[in-house]
Order: sequence, then structure tokens, then C-alpha cells
Amino acid sequence: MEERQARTAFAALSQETRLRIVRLLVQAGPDGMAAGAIAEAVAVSPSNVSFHLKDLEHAGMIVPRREARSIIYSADFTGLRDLIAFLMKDCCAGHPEICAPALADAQCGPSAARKKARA
Amino acid sequence: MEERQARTAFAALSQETRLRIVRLLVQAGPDGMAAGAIAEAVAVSPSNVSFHLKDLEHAGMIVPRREARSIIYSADFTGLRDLIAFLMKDCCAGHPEICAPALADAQCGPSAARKKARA
DNA sequence: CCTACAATTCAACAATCATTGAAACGAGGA
DNA sequence: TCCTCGTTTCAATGATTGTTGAATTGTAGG
Repeated sequence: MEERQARTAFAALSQETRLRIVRLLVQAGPDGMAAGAIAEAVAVSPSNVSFHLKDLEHAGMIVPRREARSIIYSADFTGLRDLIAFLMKDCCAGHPEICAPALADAQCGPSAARKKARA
Repeated sequence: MEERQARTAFAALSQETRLRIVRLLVQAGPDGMAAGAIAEAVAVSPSNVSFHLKDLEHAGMIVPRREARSIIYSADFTGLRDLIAFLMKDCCAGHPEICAPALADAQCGPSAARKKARA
């Protein structure tokens, strides 16, 4: 991931409403949520949520799809993953021994350790 | 890590000069660099670098120490680690199978895999 | 074709943030 | 003590960003 792209993603996540939207959509999973439902969930006006959704989409954090009259947004797990990778690469650059413990603390779930061991 | 703190960190990293400073200090390691040296390295005025350093310090991304007449800044690896953990927790929440592959891609170095396997 | 609905776009305004240069501060060395 | 160097603080300015409400676009049903 390029530095410029990473900065755009960081900027997107630094805003309260946008971060709440991302967390909401991560929880919602691949099914996603309609723009209107998101607006209601985070309690902001439709035009405002649209503004932020566009920003998040541009930052590669969410992805839209049309479904009947609604537009459904869902988290872009690839984008989120790439951002984590960028951060880890910078954090650990030349100092794996300092950052490595973070991996243990930040494990996603009980299966993660096994997946690592396989490698 | 709290959401508010994470947002402050994201905001800090979203600015070009600040991100360059963080990457510079990560590379510099625990020894860190003096404010003046940082200013020269990223090619901005002393007052401007001071402004950004204060912001990064407030965001928990760097830590200062006095040394003779200079003030030495170094990367706050704990803060960076916490931010990664926050991102992974949000990204993976309820979906470890989607995010887990990121760990393999983002390994710090060749020794990381062994350290994981040990766990 | 007309109406209703979901979402976006637009223009305007308020608020926040980045940059600059001058001035002030604090720690050493002569 | 006085002077110098490294850094920070301050006030002013310009640039970005967030918010609001009205107008617009696109989709579906009567």
C-alpha cells in the first residue's frame, strides 16, 4: 500500500462519524447495510452520511452495491487488511523484536494461533 | 485503546509531514533524533516541525526526552502497537476468518513466524 | 406516465488545521 | 554573568474539512 493511500485511509478513520460507520459495517459483515439504515444507526442526516460514505469509499474502507432502490455498503476487508499491513510494516521496520509481541496481543481469535503455527 | 484515542492517532498519521516523521523515527529506533535533525530530514521549518511533534506526542506516537540542549524524539512503539491492535480488533470483530490472512502478509520479519509457532 | 422513495449533489457557512515569521524560553559554554 | 544555540510559543493568515437544507438523480410501483 502506498503512503498516500494510507494517509487517505487514516484521515477517513480519524473522523468520529466515519469511524462509527466502519465499525458498524465490520459488525454487519458481508451483508452490509443500506445507506438509510446507516444514517439512522449513527444518527446523522442522509446528506451527511452520504458525504462520509463517499469519503470512506474513496479511502478503500467500504464498498457499495446497488440493490433495488437502496445502495448497500459493506466493509472492505481487503482495504482494512492492507492498512494494517502498512502500519505493521512501518512499525516493525528494522525492529521485529519490538513489535512482534503486538501480534500475540492482537490475535483475531482462537484459531489464529493455529494458522500461524502451520506456516 | 479507546476509540477517541485511536481517532487522535489516525488524525496524526493522516498528515504528510507527521507520517514522514513517524516513519523516520521508527527507522531511527530507540536512539531517536533531535528535533532539529528531524526538521532538516523532512525539510520543514523548526517551528512547523515543533507543531507536528507536539501533535504526535499528544497522539501517543512519539516520546520526547531532553539531552543537553537538544530534545530527542523517538517512536513510541507501545502506542503504535496499541493502534494496530485497535485496528485489528475492529477489522476482525466477528470475522477472524476474513482478517487472519493479513497476519501472514504483514509479518515483521523472518523471525516472526517462529515466534508465533512457539505460542 | 405519474408518484413515491432512496440516495446523492450542490452551495453556503462554520469550524478546524497547517504554515509562517517573530518573539520567548531554557540549557550550556566563555 | 553574558552569549549562543536548540527548541518552543504565539498571533495571523490561508487552506481543508464538516454540516446543513434544498434541489436533483435514479428506481420502482400504481
